[in-house]
Amino acid sequence: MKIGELARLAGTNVETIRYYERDGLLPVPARSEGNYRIYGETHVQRLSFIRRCRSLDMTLDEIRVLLHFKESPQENCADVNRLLDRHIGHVAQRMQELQELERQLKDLRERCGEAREAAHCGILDGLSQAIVPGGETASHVQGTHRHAANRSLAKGNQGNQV
Amino acid sequence: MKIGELARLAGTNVETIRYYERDGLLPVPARSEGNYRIYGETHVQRLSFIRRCRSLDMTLDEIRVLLHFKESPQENCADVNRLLDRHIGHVAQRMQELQELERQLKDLRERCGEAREAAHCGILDGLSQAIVPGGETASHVQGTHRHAANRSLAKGNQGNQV
DNA sequence: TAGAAACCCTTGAGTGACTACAGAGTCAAG
DNA sequence: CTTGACTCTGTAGTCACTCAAGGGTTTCTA
Repeated sequence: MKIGELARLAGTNVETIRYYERDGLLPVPARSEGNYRIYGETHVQRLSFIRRCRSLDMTLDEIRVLLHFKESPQENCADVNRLLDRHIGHVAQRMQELQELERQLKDLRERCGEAREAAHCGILDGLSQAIVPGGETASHVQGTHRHAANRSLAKGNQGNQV
Repeated sequence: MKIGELARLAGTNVETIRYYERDGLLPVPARSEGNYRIYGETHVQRLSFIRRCRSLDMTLDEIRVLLHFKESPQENCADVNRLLDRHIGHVAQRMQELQELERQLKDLRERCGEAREAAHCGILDGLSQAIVPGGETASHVQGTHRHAANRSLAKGNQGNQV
């Protein structure tokens, strides 16, 4: 199959597949006479695996570790467990941060019930003083904003779910 | 004052200040004879405001809107309210996603209680099948991983808190 | 007063995980 | 034979910074 079909099957888009190839996550495929990439069932498997991991918010480096273990089935999988435990820890930590954030934002929002002149806006006032209380920690856990880049992930999920 | 002192006062680092200047968030400051940037109290205020907003995970574009209202105190602040409401929505949405994520990761983790051969690892098995159930949405809300870039934010917070 | 240390300058590249585009080639259907 | 859908490579852009090289300036200390 060509790249477009692989993309459809795995619920990714085409550029992402080429990106993974460049990045070494997908093996370099054979080419047709017309220089098109030709994929087989193993590629579908591997790409779907990657996408499933990505939908669990793992980094490509984390996924690389998992792929390594898939390829070396005789090795001990303790590292897989460790990786997942760490990842669960990151998610939990980020959730705590977001809870604190939500609290602060709602506090702030209550300072200005309805529209008035900006000069008397409680929100701007609040932001102009040092309100933020809790000391953040954070090492590996990201922010609140996701740009268009990640939208294909959502599409990807729908693609190969039951 | 010079850039280093401003950085200390606002709890940022020097590169970030120059970055904000390039990006138009901070006005171009005067220069000393030796070509050093010279800042005053207004710069401290403005930079602290920006950092406070960033510690609430707002984007620079969102902050630009807020700065505009700070500078036009006679305008109606309804947009400030709207911006904050939207932002609160994003945070709430991301928290829901992370909760779902945590559930899935813990499910997965239970599939492999202790270390064994990767060939029989329940986690790798799980990731190889289509487990992920919920359809993600997400438009503007980011992932679980934060890299070194954001660590200075935490430092920033400590800088100007009570 | 010399020299070292601390600070500052600009420029350019790097981060993660992609997306988007330009400009060209290939292929199947009508 | 042409249209349109698909594919190719390569490059640049996203976000909010960080880091490093290679230089200049200022301040502290001996």
